[in-house]
Amino acid sequence: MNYTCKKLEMNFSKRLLDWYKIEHRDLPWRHTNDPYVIWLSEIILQQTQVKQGLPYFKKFVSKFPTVHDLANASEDEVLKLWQGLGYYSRARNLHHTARFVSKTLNGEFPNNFNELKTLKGVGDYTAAAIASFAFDEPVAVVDGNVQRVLSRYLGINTPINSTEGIKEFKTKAQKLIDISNPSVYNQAIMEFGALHCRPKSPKCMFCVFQQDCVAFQQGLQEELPVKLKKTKVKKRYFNYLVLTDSEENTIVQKRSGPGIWQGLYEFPLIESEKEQDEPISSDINELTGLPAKSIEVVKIYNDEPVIHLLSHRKIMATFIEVKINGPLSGIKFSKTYEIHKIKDLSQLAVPVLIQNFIESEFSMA
DNA sequence: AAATCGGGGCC
DNA sequence: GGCCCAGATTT
Repeated sequence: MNYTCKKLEMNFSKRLLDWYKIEHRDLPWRHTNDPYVIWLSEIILQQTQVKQGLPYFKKFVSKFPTVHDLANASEDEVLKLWQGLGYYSRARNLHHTARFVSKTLNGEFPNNFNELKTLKGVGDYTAAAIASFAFDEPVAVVDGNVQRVLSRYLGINTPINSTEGIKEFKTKAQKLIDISNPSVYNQAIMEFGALHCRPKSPKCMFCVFQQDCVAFQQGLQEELPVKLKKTKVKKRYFNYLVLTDSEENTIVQKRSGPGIWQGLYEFPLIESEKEQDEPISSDINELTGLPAKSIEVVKIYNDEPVIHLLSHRKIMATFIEVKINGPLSGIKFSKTYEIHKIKDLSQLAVPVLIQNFIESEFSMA
């Protein structure tokens, strides 16, 4: 390493930390060294903006103050509290890891990057975050913010989501980290990416890095970082059967993997290749195991399909009311359905698509 | 290397 | 409509 390079690094860190001291947000997970709380915050914040994750963080810390509290909860409880945040494998892994740390490690989190990475749901980024924030290990975090800052500052146009780019940005990030204060440095570079060197209209006019930033000097800040296109969104058609009986019961099923919403509940589902006007009663019969005689009325709640957008799916959903003669309780179903009071559906963890339906149809006084 | 996995916010 | 977000895991 030559002298010029070293001087530049120190310059980078000093300017970054000076900016951070003035501009940083006051966020609750920055007031602790507890690896449990830091781990919890980092899982919640994966692919999630601070504004969206903050209320979930508060709920979880309040309900599960220690890793043992989280470990002693059921997976259904954890999923219910996670409901609406998305990427539900995070919640399942969170619960799994809590039990592992609580029972196998006696509540002691691993205290270094390599061992942290062995935990389920903890990858390179999260291991670096916990290791630096909780244990002052000088390992650089590399998230979307860091990649954006470095691609602009250093003028790197390697796609950030390519194999080569992922490796390159890790190397550059590790070279720039301030090993005398890895915790604050890591917080600072992410905060700088989130607030100042933001994706759209970065605040280059007031930037402490104007002199050194390759992107700014060449007017490329809007072109960087480069990212490979994502895969096309596919359509899926979900037809939900909302059974109602004489006792205000209905039946639901827990989704099992692989696929979306694993572990969450939904109504009996008929998925079709295309839009389907009306499911045939034989479908209903087959799905529920109920004799055709006991099905009284079939009606569609929504005229037009409800469109539910995911990052990689476009779901067109219809909800079909199926009135059953007599009580559902006591009927033996062909699949593993659970009977619940309609008013108790709010106790279950469900996808936002289902939650919206329940609220619009069943929550009226 | 590419696909999967959510939902909200912003333009 | 497209892109982004304190990414990890599976195929």
